[in-house]
Amino acid sequence: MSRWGVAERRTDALSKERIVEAAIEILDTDGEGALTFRALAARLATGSGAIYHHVPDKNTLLAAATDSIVTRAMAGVAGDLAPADAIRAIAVGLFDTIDEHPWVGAQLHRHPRSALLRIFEGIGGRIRALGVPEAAQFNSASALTNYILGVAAQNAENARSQGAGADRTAFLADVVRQWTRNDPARYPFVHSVAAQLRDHDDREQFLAGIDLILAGMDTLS
Amino acid sequence: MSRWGVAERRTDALSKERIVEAAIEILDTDGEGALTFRALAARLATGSGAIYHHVPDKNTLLAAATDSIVTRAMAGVAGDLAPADAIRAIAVGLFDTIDEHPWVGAQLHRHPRSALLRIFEGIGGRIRALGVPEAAQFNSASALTNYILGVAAQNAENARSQGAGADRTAFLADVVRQWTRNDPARYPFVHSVAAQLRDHDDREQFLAGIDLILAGMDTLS
DNA sequence: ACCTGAACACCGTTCAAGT
DNA sequence: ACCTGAACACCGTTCAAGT
Repeated sequence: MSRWGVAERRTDALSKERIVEAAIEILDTDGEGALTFRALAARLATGSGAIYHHVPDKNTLLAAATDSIVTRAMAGVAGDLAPADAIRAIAVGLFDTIDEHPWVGAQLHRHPRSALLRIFEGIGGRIRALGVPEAAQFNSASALTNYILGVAAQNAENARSQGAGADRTAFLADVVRQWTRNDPARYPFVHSVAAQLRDHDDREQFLAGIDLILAGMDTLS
Repeated sequence: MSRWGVAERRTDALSKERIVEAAIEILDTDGEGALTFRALAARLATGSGAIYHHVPDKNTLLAAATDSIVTRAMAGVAGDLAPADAIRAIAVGLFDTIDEHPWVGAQLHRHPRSALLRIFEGIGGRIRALGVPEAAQFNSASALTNYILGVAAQNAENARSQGAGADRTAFLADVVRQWTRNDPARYPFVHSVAAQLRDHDDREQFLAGIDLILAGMDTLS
Protein backbone atom coordinates (compact mmCIF):
# COMPACT_ATOMS: atom_id res chain seq x y z
CA MET A 1 0.00 0.00 0.00
CA SER A 2 1.54 3.32 -1.10
CA ARG A 3 0.32 6.90 -1.22
CA TRP A 4 -0.88 6.17 -4.76
CA GLY A 5 -3.40 3.66 -3.44
CA VAL A 6 -3.78 -0.08 -4.04
CA ALA A 7 -2.73 -0.21 -7.67
CA GLU A 8 0.96 0.56 -7.55
CA ARG A 9 3.11 -2.50 -7.43
CA ARG A 10 6.29 -3.46 -9.19
CA THR A 11 5.00 -5.24 -12.27
CA ASP A 12 8.00 -7.53 -12.21
CA ALA A 13 7.50 -8.64 -8.59
CA LEU A 14 7.77 -12.36 -7.99
CA SER A 15 4.50 -14.28 -7.80
CA LYS A 16 3.34 -17.87 -8.17
CA GLU A 17 1.91 -17.01 -11.60
CA ARG A 18 5.18 -15.55 -12.90
CA ILE A 19 7.14 -18.49 -11.53
CA VAL A 20 4.81 -21.04 -13.15
CA GLU A 21 4.97 -19.11 -16.42
CA ALA A 22 8.77 -19.06 -16.39
CA ALA A 23 8.84 -22.76 -15.54
CA ILE A 24 6.60 -23.54 -18.53
CA GLU A 25 8.92 -21.56 -20.80
CA ILE A 26 11.95 -23.50 -19.61
CA LEU A 27 10.14 -26.84 -19.92
CA ASP A 28 8.95 -26.01 -23.44
CA THR A 29 12.23 -24.74 -24.80
CA ASP A 30 14.81 -26.89 -22.99
CA GLY A 31 12.94 -29.91 -21.63
CA GLU A 32 12.30 -31.42 -18.24
CA GLY A 33 15.95 -31.85 -17.37
CA ALA A 34 16.57 -28.11 -17.69
CA LEU A 35 14.08 -27.07 -15.02
CA THR A 36 16.17 -26.41 -11.93
CA PHE A 37 15.60 -23.82 -9.23
CA ARG A 38 18.91 -22.25 -10.18
CA ALA A 39 17.90 -21.90 -13.85
CA LEU A 40 14.50 -20.62 -12.80
CA ALA A 41 16.05 -18.07 -10.46
CA ALA A 42 18.42 -16.89 -13.19
CA ARG A 43 15.54 -16.41 -15.65
CA LEU A 44 13.57 -14.50 -13.03
CA ALA A 45 16.65 -12.51 -12.02
CA THR A 46 16.36 -13.51 -8.37
CA GLY A 47 17.94 -15.85 -5.86
CA SER A 48 17.03 -19.54 -5.85
CA GLY A 49 15.70 -19.31 -2.30
CA ALA A 50 13.21 -16.58 -3.22
CA ILE A 51 11.09 -19.06 -5.16
CA TYR A 52 10.28 -20.92 -1.95
CA HIS A 53 8.35 -17.90 -0.72
CA HIS A 54 5.75 -18.57 -3.41
CA VAL A 55 5.97 -22.29 -4.16
CA PRO A 56 6.49 -25.00 -1.51
CA ASP A 57 8.62 -27.34 -3.64
CA LYS A 58 9.43 -28.56 -7.14
CA ASN A 59 6.68 -31.16 -7.32
CA THR A 60 4.05 -28.56 -6.56
CA LEU A 61 5.54 -26.30 -9.19
CA LEU A 62 5.37 -29.05 -11.82
CA ALA A 63 1.80 -29.86 -10.83
CA ALA A 64 0.82 -26.19 -11.14
CA ALA A 65 2.46 -25.94 -14.57
CA THR A 66 0.68 -29.10 -15.74
CA ASP A 67 -2.62 -27.89 -14.37
CA SER A 68 -2.25 -24.59 -16.16
CA ILE A 69 -1.67 -26.26 -19.54
CA VAL A 70 -4.44 -28.84 -19.12
CA THR A 71 -6.97 -26.20 -18.05
CA ARG A 72 -6.18 -24.19 -21.16
CA ALA A 73 -6.59 -27.32 -23.34
CA MET A 74 -9.95 -28.27 -21.83
CA ALA A 75 -11.27 -24.72 -22.14
CA GLY A 76 -10.76 -24.86 -25.89
CA VAL A 77 -13.44 -27.53 -26.39
CA ALA A 78 -16.60 -26.08 -27.95
CA GLY A 79 -19.69 -26.44 -25.77
CA ASP A 80 -22.22 -27.22 -28.49
CA LEU A 81 -20.81 -30.53 -29.74
CA ALA A 82 -22.65 -33.83 -29.66
CA PRO A 83 -21.40 -35.97 -26.74
CA ALA A 84 -19.30 -38.39 -28.80
CA ASP A 85 -17.76 -35.52 -30.75
CA ALA A 86 -17.08 -33.65 -27.52
CA ILE A 87 -15.18 -36.68 -26.21
CA ARG A 88 -13.17 -36.80 -29.43
CA ALA A 89 -12.50 -33.07 -29.15
CA ILE A 90 -11.29 -33.37 -25.55
CA ALA A 91 -9.09 -36.31 -26.46
CA VAL A 92 -7.60 -34.69 -29.55
CA GLY A 93 -7.17 -31.41 -27.71
CA LEU A 94 -5.13 -33.17 -25.06
CA PHE A 95 -3.20 -35.07 -27.70
CA ASP A 96 -2.22 -31.87 -29.50
CA THR A 97 -1.39 -30.14 -26.22
CA ILE A 98 0.95 -32.93 -25.18
CA ASP A 99 2.44 -32.88 -28.64
CA GLU A 100 3.28 -29.24 -28.04
CA HIS A 101 4.33 -29.68 -24.40
CA PRO A 102 5.71 -33.22 -24.10
CA TRP A 103 6.63 -32.80 -20.44
CA VAL A 104 2.88 -32.57 -19.65
CA GLY A 105 2.47 -36.16 -20.79
CA ALA A 106 5.18 -37.36 -18.47
CA GLN A 107 3.81 -35.28 -15.62
CA LEU A 108 0.18 -36.26 -15.97
CA HIS A 109 0.36 -39.46 -13.93
CA ARG A 110 2.10 -37.95 -11.01
CA HIS A 111 0.68 -35.54 -8.46
CA PRO A 112 -1.71 -33.39 -10.43
CA ARG A 113 -4.91 -34.97 -9.23
CA SER A 114 -6.64 -31.76 -10.24
CA ALA A 115 -5.62 -31.94 -13.90
CA LEU A 116 -6.70 -35.56 -14.05
CA LEU A 117 -9.98 -34.80 -12.35
CA ARG A 118 -10.71 -32.09 -14.88
CA ILE A 119 -10.25 -34.56 -17.73
CA PHE A 120 -12.29 -37.21 -15.94
CA GLU A 121 -15.15 -34.77 -15.37
CA GLY A 122 -15.13 -33.52 -18.95
CA ILE A 123 -15.31 -37.05 -20.33
CA GLY A 124 -17.70 -38.39 -17.70
CA GLY A 125 -20.27 -35.70 -18.36
CA ARG A 126 -20.42 -36.56 -22.07
CA ILE A 127 -20.61 -40.28 -21.32
CA ARG A 128 -23.71 -39.66 -19.26
CA ALA A 129 -25.13 -37.49 -22.07
CA LEU A 130 -24.37 -40.34 -24.45
CA GLY A 131 -26.88 -42.53 -22.64
CA VAL A 132 -24.43 -45.11 -21.31
CA PRO A 133 -26.18 -47.11 -18.56
CA GLU A 134 -25.61 -45.68 -15.09
CA ALA A 135 -23.76 -48.77 -13.86
CA ALA A 136 -21.22 -48.57 -16.71
CA GLN A 137 -20.53 -44.83 -16.63
CA PHE A 138 -17.77 -44.95 -14.03
CA ASN A 139 -15.88 -47.76 -15.74
CA SER A 140 -16.29 -46.15 -19.17
CA ALA A 141 -14.96 -42.77 -18.07
CA SER A 142 -12.12 -44.52 -16.31
CA ALA A 143 -11.23 -46.53 -19.42
CA LEU A 144 -11.15 -43.48 -21.69
CA THR A 145 -9.11 -41.45 -19.20
CA ASN A 146 -6.60 -44.26 -18.74
CA TYR A 147 -6.27 -44.73 -22.48
CA ILE A 148 -5.59 -41.03 -23.00
CA LEU A 149 -3.06 -41.15 -20.19
CA GLY A 150 -1.28 -44.11 -21.74
CA VAL A 151 -0.96 -42.40 -25.12
CA ALA A 152 0.14 -39.20 -23.42
CA ALA A 153 2.96 -40.99 -21.67
CA GLN A 154 4.01 -42.78 -24.83
CA ASN A 155 4.04 -39.59 -26.86
CA ALA A 156 6.01 -37.75 -24.22
CA GLU A 157 8.63 -40.49 -24.30
CA ASN A 158 8.81 -40.44 -28.10
CA ALA A 159 9.27 -36.68 -28.12
CA ARG A 160 11.96 -36.99 -25.45
CA SER A 161 13.94 -39.66 -27.27
CA GLN A 162 13.56 -37.90 -30.61
CA GLY A 163 14.91 -34.59 -29.39
CA ALA A 164 13.65 -31.21 -30.55
CA GLY A 165 14.30 -30.74 -34.26
CA ALA A 166 14.50 -34.39 -35.23
CA ASP A 167 13.48 -35.78 -38.58
CA ARG A 168 10.34 -37.83 -38.06
CA THR A 169 10.88 -40.05 -41.09
CA ALA A 170 14.37 -40.91 -39.93
CA PHE A 171 13.07 -41.57 -36.43
CA LEU A 172 10.39 -43.96 -37.65
CA ALA A 173 12.83 -45.72 -39.94
CA ASP A 174 15.02 -46.25 -36.89
CA VAL A 175 12.16 -47.69 -34.84
CA VAL A 176 11.29 -50.02 -37.72
CA ARG A 177 14.92 -51.13 -37.77
CA GLN A 178 14.77 -51.85 -34.02
CA TRP A 179 11.52 -53.75 -34.43
CA THR A 180 12.72 -55.92 -37.27
CA ARG A 181 16.01 -56.63 -35.56
CA ASN A 182 14.19 -58.99 -33.22
CA ASP A 183 13.78 -62.64 -34.08
CA PRO A 184 10.84 -62.93 -36.56
CA ALA A 185 9.90 -66.32 -35.11
CA ARG A 186 9.43 -64.85 -31.65
CA TYR A 187 7.97 -61.53 -32.85
CA PRO A 188 5.78 -62.39 -35.84
CA PHE A 189 3.16 -59.73 -35.16
CA VAL A 190 5.73 -56.97 -34.69
CA HIS A 191 7.29 -57.91 -38.01
CA SER A 192 3.97 -57.99 -39.81
CA VAL A 193 3.01 -54.46 -38.75
CA ALA A 194 6.48 -52.92 -39.02
CA ALA A 195 5.70 -51.69 -42.52
CA GLN A 196 2.50 -49.98 -41.34
CA LEU A 197 4.49 -48.29 -38.59
CA ARG A 198 6.57 -46.39 -41.12
CA ASP A 199 3.73 -44.36 -42.53
CA HIS A 200 1.15 -44.39 -39.77
CA ASP A 201 -0.05 -41.17 -38.18
CA ASP A 202 0.08 -40.99 -34.38
CA ARG A 203 -2.89 -38.69 -34.15
CA GLU A 204 -5.08 -40.88 -36.39
CA GLN A 205 -4.08 -43.98 -34.49
CA PHE A 206 -4.92 -42.26 -31.23
CA LEU A 207 -8.36 -41.33 -32.51
CA ALA A 208 -8.92 -44.88 -33.79
CA GLY A 209 -8.41 -46.07 -30.20
CA ILE A 210 -10.93 -43.55 -28.90
CA ASP A 211 -13.43 -44.75 -31.50
CA LEU A 212 -12.80 -48.35 -30.50
CA ILE A 213 -13.71 -47.58 -26.89
CA LEU A 214 -16.72 -45.52 -27.99
CA ALA A 215 -17.87 -48.45 -30.14
CA GLY A 216 -17.50 -50.74 -27.14
CA MET A 217 -19.57 -48.38 -25.00
CA ASP A 218 -22.20 -48.38 -27.69
CA THR A 219 -22.72 -52.13 -27.28
CA LEU A 220 -23.68 -51.60 -23.62
CA SER A 221 -26.91 -49.70 -24.22
CA MET B 1 41.07 -69.77 -15.89
CA SER B 2 42.67 -71.75 -13.04
CA ARG B 3 44.34 -75.12 -12.81
CA TRP B 4 40.90 -76.57 -11.96
CA GLY B 5 39.63 -75.69 -15.43
CA VAL B 6 36.80 -73.41 -16.57
CA ALA B 7 34.30 -74.03 -13.78
CA GLU B 8 35.86 -72.38 -10.75
CA ARG B 9 34.58 -68.90 -10.08
CA ARG B 10 33.61 -67.05 -6.94
CA THR B 11 29.85 -67.56 -6.74
CA ASP B 12 29.43 -64.12 -5.18
CA ALA B 13 31.28 -62.29 -7.96
CA LEU B 14 29.57 -59.19 -9.30
CA SER B 15 27.54 -59.64 -12.49
CA LYS B 16 24.79 -57.83 -14.32
CA GLU B 17 22.30 -60.44 -13.11
CA ARG B 18 23.23 -60.03 -9.44
CA ILE B 19 23.10 -56.23 -9.75
CA VAL B 20 19.67 -56.29 -11.40
CA GLU B 21 18.43 -58.72 -8.75
CA ALA B 22 19.66 -56.51 -5.92
CA ALA B 23 18.13 -53.44 -7.59
CA ILE B 24 14.75 -55.20 -7.79
CA GLU B 25 14.96 -56.05 -4.08
CA ILE B 26 15.64 -52.43 -3.17
CA LEU B 27 12.88 -51.15 -5.46
CA ASP B 28 10.37 -53.65 -4.03
CA THR B 29 11.13 -53.08 -0.37
CA ASP B 30 12.03 -49.39 -0.22
CA GLY B 31 10.66 -47.82 -3.41
CA GLU B 32 12.10 -45.96 -6.36
CA GLY B 33 13.62 -43.19 -4.29
CA ALA B 34 15.78 -45.66 -2.39
CA LEU B 35 17.61 -47.00 -5.43
CA THR B 36 20.95 -45.21 -5.46
CA PHE B 37 24.31 -46.56 -6.57
CA ARG B 38 25.57 -46.06 -3.03
CA ALA B 39 22.73 -48.15 -1.54
CA LEU B 40 23.20 -50.76 -4.26
CA ALA B 41 26.94 -50.93 -3.60
CA ALA B 42 26.34 -51.31 0.14
CA ARG B 43 23.91 -54.19 -0.41
CA LEU B 44 26.36 -55.89 -2.76
CA ALA B 45 29.24 -55.18 -0.40
CA THR B 46 31.28 -53.39 -3.05
CA GLY B 47 32.25 -49.90 -4.12
CA SER B 48 29.82 -47.72 -6.03
CA GLY B 49 32.15 -47.49 -8.99
CA ALA B 50 32.31 -51.27 -9.40
CA ILE B 51 28.74 -51.36 -10.69
CA TYR B 52 29.78 -49.39 -13.77
CA HIS B 53 31.87 -52.33 -14.91
CA HIS B 54 28.65 -54.29 -15.51
CA VAL B 55 25.97 -51.68 -16.16
CA PRO B 56 26.49 -48.49 -18.20
CA ASP B 57 24.20 -46.23 -16.18
CA LYS B 58 21.13 -46.02 -13.95
CA ASN B 59 18.59 -45.79 -16.77
CA THR B 60 19.88 -49.00 -18.30
CA LEU B 61 19.73 -50.67 -14.90
CA LEU B 62 16.10 -49.63 -14.42
CA ALA B 63 15.24 -50.81 -17.94
CA ALA B 64 16.87 -54.19 -17.26
CA ALA B 65 14.98 -54.56 -13.97
CA THR B 66 11.69 -53.68 -15.67
CA ASP B 67 12.39 -56.07 -18.52
CA SER B 68 13.13 -58.87 -16.10
CA ILE B 69 9.81 -58.43 -14.26
CA VAL B 70 7.73 -58.04 -17.43
CA THR B 71 9.28 -61.11 -19.05
CA ARG B 72 8.40 -63.15 -15.99
CA ALA B 73 4.82 -61.83 -16.08
CA MET B 74 4.32 -62.61 -19.77
CA ALA B 75 5.78 -66.10 -19.39
CA GLY B 76 3.07 -66.96 -16.88
CA VAL B 77 0.27 -66.75 -19.46
CA ALA B 78 -1.03 -70.18 -20.43
CA GLY B 79 -0.60 -71.04 -24.11
CA ASP B 80 -3.86 -72.87 -24.69
CA LEU B 81 -6.31 -70.04 -24.01
CA ALA B 82 -8.78 -68.67 -26.53
CA PRO B 83 -7.47 -65.39 -28.01
CA ALA B 84 -9.77 -63.06 -26.06
CA ASP B 85 -9.04 -64.91 -22.83
CA ALA B 86 -5.33 -64.80 -23.56
CA ILE B 87 -5.54 -61.02 -23.95
CA ARG B 88 -7.37 -60.81 -20.62
CA ALA B 89 -4.75 -63.06 -19.03
CA ILE B 90 -1.87 -60.93 -20.32
CA ALA B 91 -3.60 -57.76 -19.14
CA VAL B 92 -4.47 -59.10 -15.69
CA GLY B 93 -1.03 -60.64 -15.34
CA LEU B 94 0.54 -57.26 -15.95
CA PHE B 95 -1.94 -55.61 -13.61
CA ASP B 96 -1.06 -57.97 -10.78
CA THR B 97 2.65 -57.67 -11.49
CA ILE B 98 2.50 -53.89 -11.28
CA ASP B 99 0.42 -54.18 -8.14
CA GLU B 100 3.29 -56.17 -6.66
CA HIS B 101 6.06 -53.99 -8.15
CA PRO B 102 4.61 -50.47 -8.46
CA TRP B 103 7.88 -49.03 -9.77
CA VAL B 104 7.43 -51.15 -12.94
CA GLY B 105 4.32 -49.14 -13.78
CA ALA B 106 6.18 -45.88 -13.50
CA GLN B 107 9.10 -47.24 -15.48
CA LEU B 108 7.12 -48.78 -18.29
CA HIS B 109 6.79 -45.61 -20.38
CA ARG B 110 10.40 -44.73 -20.29
CA HIS B 111 13.26 -46.51 -22.02
CA PRO B 112 12.32 -50.18 -21.96
CA ARG B 113 11.32 -50.51 -25.56
CA SER B 114 11.91 -54.24 -25.20
CA ALA B 115 9.40 -54.71 -22.37
CA LEU B 116 6.81 -52.75 -24.30
CA LEU B 117 7.50 -54.67 -27.47
CA ARG B 118 6.99 -57.95 -25.65
CA ILE B 119 3.55 -56.80 -24.48
CA PHE B 120 2.69 -55.49 -27.93
CA GLU B 121 3.66 -58.77 -29.57
CA GLY B 122 1.73 -60.85 -27.04
CA ILE B 123 -1.43 -58.84 -27.56
CA GLY B 124 -1.03 -58.38 -31.32
CA GLY B 125 -0.72 -62.12 -31.93
CA ARG B 126 -4.04 -62.80 -30.19
CA ILE B 127 -5.73 -59.93 -32.01
CA ARG B 128 -4.83 -61.54 -35.29
CA ALA B 129 -6.08 -64.90 -34.01
CA LEU B 130 -9.28 -63.16 -33.01
CA GLY B 131 -10.02 -62.41 -36.66
CA VAL B 132 -9.79 -58.64 -36.46
CA PRO B 133 -9.47 -57.29 -40.04
CA GLU B 134 -5.88 -56.83 -41.15
CA ALA B 135 -6.20 -53.06 -41.50
CA ALA B 136 -7.41 -52.68 -37.91
CA GLN B 137 -4.91 -54.99 -36.19
CA PHE B 138 -2.19 -52.41 -35.69
CA ASN B 139 -4.52 -49.78 -34.22
CA SER B 140 -6.25 -52.35 -32.00
CA ALA B 141 -3.02 -53.69 -30.52
CA SER B 142 -1.86 -50.14 -30.01
CA ALA B 143 -5.09 -49.18 -28.22
CA LEU B 144 -4.92 -52.11 -25.83
CA THR B 145 -1.25 -51.57 -25.07
CA ASN B 146 -1.77 -47.87 -24.42
CA TYR B 147 -4.73 -48.58 -22.15
CA ILE B 148 -2.72 -51.07 -20.12
CA LEU B 149 0.09 -48.54 -19.92
CA GLY B 150 -2.24 -45.84 -18.67
CA VAL B 151 -3.63 -48.03 -15.91
CA ALA B 152 -0.15 -49.17 -15.00
CA ALA B 153 0.98 -45.60 -14.51
CA GLN B 154 -2.09 -44.71 -12.52
CA ASN B 155 -1.70 -47.71 -10.24
CA ALA B 156 1.95 -47.02 -9.68
CA GLU B 157 1.10 -43.50 -8.62
CA ASN B 158 -1.65 -44.68 -6.27
CA ALA B 159 0.71 -47.17 -4.65
CA ARG B 160 3.34 -44.47 -4.30
CA SER B 161 1.03 -41.93 -2.69
CA GLN B 162 -0.52 -44.57 -0.43
CA GLY B 163 2.77 -45.79 0.98
CA ALA B 164 3.47 -49.41 1.83
CA GLY B 165 1.24 -50.60 4.67
CA ALA B 166 -1.60 -48.14 4.14
CA ASP B 167 -5.23 -48.87 4.85
CA ARG B 168 -7.03 -49.04 1.52
CA THR B 169 -10.43 -48.11 2.94
CA ALA B 170 -8.98 -45.02 4.59
CA PHE B 171 -7.17 -44.13 1.36
CA LEU B 172 -10.32 -44.37 -0.72
CA ALA B 173 -12.30 -42.39 1.83
CA ASP B 174 -9.67 -39.70 1.52
CA VAL B 175 -9.88 -39.65 -2.28
CA VAL B 176 -13.67 -39.41 -2.03
CA ARG B 177 -13.22 -36.47 0.33
CA GLN B 178 -10.92 -34.78 -2.19
CA TRP B 179 -13.35 -35.44 -5.03
CA THR B 180 -16.38 -34.09 -3.21
CA ARG B 181 -14.48 -31.06 -1.97
CA ASN B 182 -14.71 -29.60 -5.49
CA ASP B 183 -17.63 -27.44 -6.52
CA PRO B 184 -20.55 -29.80 -7.36
CA ALA B 185 -21.79 -27.37 -10.02
CA ARG B 186 -18.48 -27.60 -11.88
CA TYR B 187 -17.87 -31.27 -11.17
CA PRO B 188 -21.29 -32.96 -11.37
CA PHE B 189 -20.02 -36.24 -12.80
CA VAL B 190 -17.25 -36.58 -10.24
CA HIS B 191 -19.78 -36.07 -7.48
CA SER B 192 -22.22 -38.58 -8.94
CA VAL B 193 -19.64 -41.38 -9.07
CA ALA B 194 -17.85 -40.56 -5.82
CA ALA B 195 -19.98 -43.09 -3.96
CA GLN B 196 -19.09 -45.84 -6.46
CA LEU B 197 -15.44 -45.00 -5.99
CA ARG B 198 -15.53 -46.00 -2.35
CA ASP B 199 -16.28 -49.66 -2.98
CA HIS B 200 -15.04 -50.23 -6.51
CA ASP B 201 -12.34 -52.77 -7.25
CA ASP B 202 -9.37 -51.56 -9.29
CA ARG B 203 -8.79 -54.94 -10.86
CA GLU B 204 -12.42 -55.36 -11.93
CA GLN B 205 -12.52 -51.85 -13.32
CA PHE B 206 -9.34 -52.53 -15.26
CA LEU B 207 -10.84 -55.68 -16.77
CA ALA B 208 -14.05 -53.82 -17.63
CA GLY B 209 -11.93 -51.44 -19.71
CA ILE B 210 -10.27 -54.34 -21.51
CA ASP B 211 -13.69 -55.82 -22.26
CA LEU B 212 -14.86 -52.46 -23.57
CA ILE B 213 -12.02 -52.35 -26.09
CA LEU B 214 -12.57 -56.02 -27.00
CA ALA B 215 -16.26 -55.26 -27.59
CA GLY B 216 -15.27 -52.35 -29.80
CA MET B 217 -12.93 -54.60 -31.81
CA ASP B 218 -15.77 -57.06 -32.22
CA THR B 219 -17.82 -54.46 -34.09
CA LEU B 220 -15.09 -54.21 -36.74
CA SER B 221 -15.42 -57.72 -38.15
C1' DA C 1 7.54 -9.46 4.17
C1' DC C 2 10.43 -10.55 0.81
C1' DC C 3 14.81 -11.50 -1.08
C1' DT C 4 19.84 -13.08 -1.28
C1' DG C 5 23.17 -16.55 -1.96
C1' DA C 6 26.18 -19.45 0.71
C1' DA C 7 25.77 -23.87 2.87
C1' DC C 8 23.96 -28.61 3.57
C1' DA C 9 22.92 -33.13 2.41
C1' DC C 10 22.36 -35.48 -1.05
C1' DC C 11 22.74 -37.44 -6.18
C1' DG C 12 25.04 -40.02 -10.72
C1' DT C 13 29.27 -40.61 -12.64
C1' DT C 14 34.41 -40.60 -13.23
C1' DC C 15 38.96 -41.95 -12.38
C1' DA C 16 43.56 -42.55 -10.17
C1' DA C 17 45.10 -46.00 -7.44
C1' DG C 18 45.15 -50.52 -5.86
C1' DT C 19 44.76 -56.13 -6.37
C1' DA D 1 40.27 -57.39 -15.45
C1' DC D 2 38.01 -55.97 -11.75
C1' DC D 3 37.40 -53.31 -7.73
C1' DT D 4 37.87 -49.24 -4.40
C1' DG D 5 36.38 -44.96 -2.70
C1' DA D 6 37.58 -40.16 -2.99
C1' DA D 7 36.47 -36.44 -6.04
C1' DC D 8 33.62 -33.80 -9.38
C1' DA D 9 29.75 -31.49 -10.97
C1' DC D 10 25.62 -31.24 -10.17
C1' DC D 11 20.78 -31.30 -7.57
C1' DG D 12 16.59 -29.57 -4.10
C1' DT D 13 16.14 -27.26 -0.03
C1' DT D 14 17.35 -24.45 4.13
C1' DC D 15 18.58 -20.48 6.56
C1' DA D 16 21.29 -16.58 8.53
C1' DA D 17 21.76 -12.20 6.95
C1' DG D 18 20.24 -8.35 4.56
C1' DT D 19 16.43 -4.65 2.68
